[in-house]
Amino acid sequence: MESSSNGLRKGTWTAEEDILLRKCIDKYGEGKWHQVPLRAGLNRCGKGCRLRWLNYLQPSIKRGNFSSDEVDLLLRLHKLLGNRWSLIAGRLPGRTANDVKNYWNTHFSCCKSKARKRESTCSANSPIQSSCYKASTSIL
DNA sequence: AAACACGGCAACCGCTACCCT
DNA sequence: CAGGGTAGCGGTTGCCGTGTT
Repeated sequence: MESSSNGLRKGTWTAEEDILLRKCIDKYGEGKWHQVPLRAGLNRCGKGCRLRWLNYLQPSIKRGNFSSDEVDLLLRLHKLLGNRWSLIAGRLPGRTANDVKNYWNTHFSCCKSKARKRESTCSANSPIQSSCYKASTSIL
C-alpha cells in the first residue's frame, strides 16, 4: 500500500490497524509510543499511533456535536487560555485537543484556516469573521 | 445528472519541553 | 552539566461528503 520513503505507512487508518493498536494498548497500556508500532506489529510511526489512540480509539472519547454547555465552556476557556488546545480539552471531558481545535477552526476562526485555499470567499476584514468573533466573545 | 464549491474531520509535520544517561 | 532521545503540542494540509448551481 502507500508508504513513505522509510517504509512506514501514512494516511488513513484501516480497521485492522485500529484493532492491532487497541489490542496493544490494552495489553501494555499507554506510553512508550515509539515501542507501540513494534509491539502492535504496525508499520506506522509512534507519533501516528499516539495520535490515532488519543483522537479516535480512546474509550472515553465522546463523538458528535458539541453541546451548548461545551461550546460555552470552550469559548470561556479559549478566552482564558488562548490556543492551548490540550489544556482546553482537559477541561472538556471526552473531547480531544484535535477535536477542540478542529471545532474552533471550523466554527469560530471563520476565514483563518480556509483563507489559504479560498481567499476569494472572504477577506481578512470580512464582516463574517468579525461577527463570528463578536459572537464568540459576547457569550462570555 | 454532472460539475463545482464548501465544510468538516482525520492525519501529518515541525518545534519545544521533558526525561534519562 | 551536557547531549541525545522521546513525548506532547499546535499549526497546517489533504481528503471526502454534502450542498448548490
